Amino acid sequence: MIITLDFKSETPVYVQLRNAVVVAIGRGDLKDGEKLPTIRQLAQELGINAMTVNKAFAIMKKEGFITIDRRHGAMVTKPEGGNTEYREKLEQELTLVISEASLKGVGRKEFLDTCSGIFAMLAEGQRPVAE
Amino acid sequence: MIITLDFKSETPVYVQLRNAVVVAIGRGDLKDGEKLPTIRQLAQELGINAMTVNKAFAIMKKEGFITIDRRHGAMVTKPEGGNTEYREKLEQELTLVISEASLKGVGRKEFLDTCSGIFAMLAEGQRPVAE
DNA sequence: TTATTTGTATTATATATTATAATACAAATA
DNA sequence: TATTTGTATTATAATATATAATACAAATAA
Repeated sequence: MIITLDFKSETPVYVQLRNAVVVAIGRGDLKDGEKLPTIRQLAQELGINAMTVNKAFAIMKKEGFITIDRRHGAMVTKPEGGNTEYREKLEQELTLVISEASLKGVGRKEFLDTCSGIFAMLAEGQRPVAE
Repeated sequence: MIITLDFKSETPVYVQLRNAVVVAIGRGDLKDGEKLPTIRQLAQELGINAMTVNKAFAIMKKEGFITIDRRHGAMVTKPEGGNTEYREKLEQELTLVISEASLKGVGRKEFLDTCSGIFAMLAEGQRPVAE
């Protein structure tokens, strides 16, 4: 698991870590069912405190991206579908992003094409195990 | 200018204010060239400290969404186009949002339709002054 | 002119967030 | 039994956030 942290960033380390793992799952670098390193291992690899890793893991657990049990550690999981609460949050977030974008001169077409490109990029890593 | 702040939110007040103004511009509730309230006025309206408003204004000024001079106060402005730096930031942000979305069961089509809908919603408020 | 208002800056203070450190514990594993 | 796991607690330090009280030059309004 290759995760790079920017300690000069204003984004908290535990958020950076959470985001990196979510994108890694999205990209297929981490497959469904795959085990994550232990909290202490990951903390050592990244050179950060175990409690910081724990915080990121606790969030992802709550969000449904991973499951944790004491026997098998953390494991990538598909979140439950039909999440209205999430969809509302997504619409709010997109309203902000799209407002910024259109003011910055990124029009509808360019924006949608960019999104399509990202979906295509992510889909490449999501093919079954046969590669 | 109707802006509601959530003091229980974990999003800092100055970020909430900045986001609200950006969306208001995006929605056309604030038109290009329109004057914003003074920092002290807005602070009083919202029941927050003037320095907090100042921080939000300073950020938007830096981002190019508003211009400020001592004579006319703050004024909505169209940012300069051709911003490669912004476009890179946008792609990164969208990669995270789309990773989350697809893991939460929001597929390409639903996502793009949602974006299209938001663009359409924003465009309604962007017609010239003739209404 | 004078008085007021503007954005901006500074200093101080209080609180919250972030990150680390040092432990501790029950559950599970080897 | 000894070790490792996730989890929890406490303490500490640094940073971020928000408010408060001023101050100042530039511009405006009287």
